[in-house]
Amino acid sequence: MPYRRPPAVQARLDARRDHVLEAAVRLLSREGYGGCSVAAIAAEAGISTGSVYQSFAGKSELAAALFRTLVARELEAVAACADLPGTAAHRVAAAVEIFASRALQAPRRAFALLAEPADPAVDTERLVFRRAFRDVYAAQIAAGVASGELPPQSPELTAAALVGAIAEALVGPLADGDADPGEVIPGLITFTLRALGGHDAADA
Amino acid sequence: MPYRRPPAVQARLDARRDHVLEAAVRLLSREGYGGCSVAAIAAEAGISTGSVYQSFAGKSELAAALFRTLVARELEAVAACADLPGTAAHRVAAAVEIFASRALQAPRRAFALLAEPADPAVDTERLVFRRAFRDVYAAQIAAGVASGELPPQSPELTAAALVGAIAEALVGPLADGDADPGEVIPGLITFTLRALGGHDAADA
DNA sequence: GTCTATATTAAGATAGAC
DNA sequence: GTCTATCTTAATATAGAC
Repeated sequence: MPYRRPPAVQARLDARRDHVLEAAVRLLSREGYGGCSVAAIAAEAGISTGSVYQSFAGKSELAAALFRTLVARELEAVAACADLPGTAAHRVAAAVEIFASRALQAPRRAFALLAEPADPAVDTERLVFRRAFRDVYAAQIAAGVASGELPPQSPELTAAALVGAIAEALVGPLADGDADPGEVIPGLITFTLRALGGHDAADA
Repeated sequence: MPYRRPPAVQARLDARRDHVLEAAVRLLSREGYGGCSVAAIAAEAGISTGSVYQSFAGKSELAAALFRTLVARELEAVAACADLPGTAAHRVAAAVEIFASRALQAPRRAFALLAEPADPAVDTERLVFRRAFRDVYAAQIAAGVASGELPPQSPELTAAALVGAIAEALVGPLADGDADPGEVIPGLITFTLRALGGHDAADA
């Protein structure tokens, strides 16, 4: 039987880890990954650099955990659209709108997560999560194809293409900072509906 | 008047630089960016590590130059589709096909350039070149919109979305290595034509 | 358990011999 | 002009004091 820490001890460890992660989130939101050295995160958390290593094996693990923490929330928000009423196309469009509007509300952070040059460990997480987003979209698309609402297509391919399209369409406005985001979301939704091949694209 | 090296000297420097870059291309095609340490590139080129610094300011510059060298060719191939006859949608579809087929012919290298975790300097070049691809597509789309062939839309947004879609749709098959690429290109072209909003998507 | 101050270390970069 | 061997350095990671 494996050793387990007493619950109170484990809770302390978790709390400290969360504390560090929250500091990292603040730093990422302000300065992107460029500002997320171990020393800077420790300072933001109000602890010493050495203490960071009580919770994380190293800088790469911290950067990856930070990414997973934030992007898992986005994935959850997008996945929740699976339960909405309406057609598959509308559910996908709703997911796109949710994703894009959340990104535009925290542009610096969204750019950091989507595209900022960063530790290769972050790139690796990007690949993992993009695949997870793809799977969420693919399930909806597969349902639409099965019901005859959408034309025959590979759900995985269309879903992957959509994930890339959404990300890249946001990168420009997010990076520029000043681009009027008002037109981005409607444009993205129209793009999405057309790409799915439903016949209601013009209605969006 | 600025100093200029004698032509013969400059030619030698250029030749050595090209020699190093060609070695890096071979290494990248075999092992991706993971295999492209300065020492490994020097060994592949048959020179010492020190000599690499006669041609490149450092590892990041070399990695970035390697990226630019290879991706500039792809950009050129895609841009050449602007001169094809036919509708804007068909020109865009041709560009997508060219890009995807070239990637699938050198999958390891294409994955390295598109998505492999790498030096942040490479990520920076990715952002630059994705914008350049976007501009090439945007010009075609703008022409299609102006002629009435395509419905009103932001050419930059659609073009950026397409660039992301193409890249992400290829990442999966390229990373898996074994996925049947036979269905990828037709699927991508259908996706593209639908997303543009022309009325000939089903004809592709 | 947390801090300070130090050590590591793995590439990358360079200097000097040939 | 090129190589070998050395050195730097910028963090990261750790050890030991409190």
